[in-house]
Amino acid sequence: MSAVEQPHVLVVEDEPAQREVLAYNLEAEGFAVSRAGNGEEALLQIRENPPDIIVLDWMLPNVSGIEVCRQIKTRAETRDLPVIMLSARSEEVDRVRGLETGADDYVVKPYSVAELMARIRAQLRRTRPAAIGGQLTFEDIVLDGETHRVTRDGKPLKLGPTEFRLLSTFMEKPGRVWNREQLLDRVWGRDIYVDTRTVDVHIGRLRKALRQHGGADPLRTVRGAGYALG
Amino acid sequence: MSAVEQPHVLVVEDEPAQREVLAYNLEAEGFAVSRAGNGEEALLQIRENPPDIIVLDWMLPNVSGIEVCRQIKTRAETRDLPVIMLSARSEEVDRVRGLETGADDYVVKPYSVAELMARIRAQLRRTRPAAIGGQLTFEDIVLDGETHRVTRDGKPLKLGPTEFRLLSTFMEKPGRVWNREQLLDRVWGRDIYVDTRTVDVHIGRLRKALRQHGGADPLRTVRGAGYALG
DNA sequence: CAGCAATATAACAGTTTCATGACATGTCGG
DNA sequence: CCGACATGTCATGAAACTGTTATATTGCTG
Repeated sequence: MSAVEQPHVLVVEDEPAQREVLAYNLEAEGFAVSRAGNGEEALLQIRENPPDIIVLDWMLPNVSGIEVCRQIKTRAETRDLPVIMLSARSEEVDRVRGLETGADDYVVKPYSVAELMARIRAQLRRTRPAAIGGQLTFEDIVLDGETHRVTRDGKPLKLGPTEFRLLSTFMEKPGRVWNREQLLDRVWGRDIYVDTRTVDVHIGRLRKALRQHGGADPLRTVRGAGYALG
Repeated sequence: MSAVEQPHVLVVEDEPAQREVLAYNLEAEGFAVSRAGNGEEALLQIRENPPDIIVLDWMLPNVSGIEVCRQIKTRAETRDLPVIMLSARSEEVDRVRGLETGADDYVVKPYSVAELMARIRAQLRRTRPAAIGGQLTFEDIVLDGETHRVTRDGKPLKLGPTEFRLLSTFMEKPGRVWNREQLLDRVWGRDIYVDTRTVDVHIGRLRKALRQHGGADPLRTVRGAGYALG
């Protein structure tokens, strides 16, 4: 991670298990993480030690996430603080949208870690561009997280959303072997039921996409273990 | 067939809620988790299906955590099993007593999951580096658990899943002699019936793979006992 | 050195794992 | 409502891997 200084994320989530999983993932990505288990705590922390971005669960005891968000966006000194809302169901997203709380982005549970990460980066890119490297590079492949574009040897590649997330996962740690479970968690999202063999199919599609202008297959199949880039 | 890929953690905690939160978090991190609600169950599981590490609550009904730990550390065959003790008390006296029973680390409740995770990794890094994606080195052989790559004298070696696991086992304790039963347990997994002679065959295959670019055979046959690396 | 037991190796057949194309379903914008 | 695109599952065939057996070799004992 090429952060000059670690971006600081505040995670507001009342369910300890989910909070910790999220915090752990963020820490693993090189973020500095603070935690809050409820709205009051969140508002207090924002005043005492303002983060660079907030990931806010919609459902919170007492002061709801919506209310927290509203307060953040009302105060002049915190108005620029990016807020990403987490919501449990897709129907609720519409309600949240309707309420116009001013959140900068919404992520629906179950979300893929990769997706949330990408959105956090997208927000930070807006406010702290220096802290985030917008592009990932591996050999002649360049992936731009902001524009969602991938090029190989300068030529643009056409790939679907799933293939894009797959590739970004691989490109974050070139060489690392991911097993199918890990890829499902990361690319598809936790708590989603899909056959693990489906991963194979998408790997195949990604391979095809990467070869569309010629060039060798950069993906490596590790029999009995999973897949890796390079 | 059970993938012996993920490190296996045994959680011993009598309070179901706490046990599940912990197990959930561990599973989210990619560990394979077994659970035990009391000391007897824990000891039984350790015998039947030994984990790579144990997270052990101090306070347990009947057989206390201390006693479980003492028994683990008394037996020769489980002495190397890392134990992390969880305790509600924070007095120094307890810490000392906990470590006296032979626990490898000690975490005081309430603990942060991230911290516990870090300590688990630290223990595994010590005892089973390859299991958490570390690198192992022996002479000119390098095995990387993260990329699943093995090189000798810089040149990549091609080996199948079983040979890979076999080699990581040897490389975790260079010089140690493993008999065929132990190798079967560790590389093939319990509850799998294969002829012990099969080990010989795979040792042969591993030897061939290690010699594929020339170089001496680093494996040592100990007649009547088993095999060792170096 | 002969005889014996343990180990090494080669060959083989069965099984598992993976790659790929086809297809039904679902989604989204027009 | 249609059509293009995306997605998950399945069927099939190929390739890699595995366990066993049979046979050769080795090392030890006396």
